[in-house]
Amino acid sequence: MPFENELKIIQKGVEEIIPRDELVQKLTKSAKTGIPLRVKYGIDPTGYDVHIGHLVPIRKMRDFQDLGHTGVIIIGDFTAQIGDPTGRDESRPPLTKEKILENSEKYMEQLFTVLDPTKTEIRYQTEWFGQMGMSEVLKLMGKFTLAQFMAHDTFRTRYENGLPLGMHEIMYPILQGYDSVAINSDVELGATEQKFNILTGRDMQRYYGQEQQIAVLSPILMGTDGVNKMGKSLNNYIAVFDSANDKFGKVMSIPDALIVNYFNYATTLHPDEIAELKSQLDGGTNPMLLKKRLGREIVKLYHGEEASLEAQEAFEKQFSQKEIPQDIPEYACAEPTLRLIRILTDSGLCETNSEAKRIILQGGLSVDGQKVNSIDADLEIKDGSIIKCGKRKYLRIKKI
RNA sequence: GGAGAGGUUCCCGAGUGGUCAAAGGGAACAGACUGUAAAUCUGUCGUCAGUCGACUUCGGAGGUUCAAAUCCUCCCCUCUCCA
Repeated sequence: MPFENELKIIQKGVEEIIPRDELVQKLTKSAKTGIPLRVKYGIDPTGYDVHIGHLVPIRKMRDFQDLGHTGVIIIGDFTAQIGDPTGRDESRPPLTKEKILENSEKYMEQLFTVLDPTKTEIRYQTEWFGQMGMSEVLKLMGKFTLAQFMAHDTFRTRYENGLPLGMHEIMYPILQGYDSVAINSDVELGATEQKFNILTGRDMQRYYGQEQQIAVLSPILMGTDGVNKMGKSLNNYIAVFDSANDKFGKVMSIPDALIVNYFNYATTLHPDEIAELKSQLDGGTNPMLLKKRLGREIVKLYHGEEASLEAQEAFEKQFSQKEIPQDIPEYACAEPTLRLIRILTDSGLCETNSEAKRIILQGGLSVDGQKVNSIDADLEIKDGSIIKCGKRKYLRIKKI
């Protein structure tokens, strides 16, 4: 079978390819003509905190790049500039051009931890939507029917549950679909939840007489809680900007059931090796050991091998041997004594006095290993004293 | 444009004049247990204040009342049905 190796790589960790056989045709054509495939992925520059769930399709883009194809990142600056006019509590103010630019740059900085910059093209939606007139917009909208959109689960359930559904939200797939026409996309990457939008791109390309793109859909990465998909709102994510130690610690906190899943989608290990790890797990190996391996693999991708080993070491010292970590924030103070609560809020360890008192009352605070249980205790300022607040917050006192 | 239903603390969601800082669930946080796993148990979960005190909160602005999340007026927003 031709392209057997290519297909194996492309299929790894992918949930669905629509339609599969056309992908082979595309690969064949590309090989014959020497023209790389254009592989599209769109981002929304409303923020810039990228987590490893976002990177699942991005890793796929890298796979394509390694096979000689071109990655095209679409910056959805146009929709971001319009902002979200309705949306009850989600209405966000339109972003300024500067903000969009800043977000995009920070976003790309993180994507380039994975992507090959020499094979990446960055395109802004404004290039094609900025000039578009109303008649063109109407033409685009006229190609779809409301029934088509209501067949889509997210629209339908929101409608049926009486939740607000803005007109512009219905435009979303249309805009995203037209992006594919604008950049002449061969393949569009995304999580499975993007299926509808990506298929809309196929329709759009047909209307414009273009060859249709292939949808390559990645599974949605579960969050560290093991219950919901990884996302910012639930605080169950591992961010690219997290420190090596944080990444390692977050990996260690995932439920065991997620271990294989994470190996598959968040590391670059070979499928055979992952299968071997899985059989170890099934064979009764302590899941903790495999999780440590997982933590190392993930940290390694962003911080290098050495940092991954250090992160593991730091983790073991802090949590297995209950040692105090190396790099903890300092609090400088000139007074001989100071109210403990004040230090906690001043240093930012606690948000409010009430929170600080709560932690003390619940026995979560200690100074140099001595539990403190009085909320109006004063602290004698000694250089190098260590305050531990809750499970993982520390503060080092510095006398000045 | 008409008729109806709504907007409650991070989220969902009870609450129709005082006993409401506001039930219940989720999230979060702390403690116990651990492999910082999951599960479980206990506790906390507006702010300030060392208990019973004060202040701020229930879409917004006013008003009635000794007293309002709860009643009235106007405004903003969402949903449903009719046209």
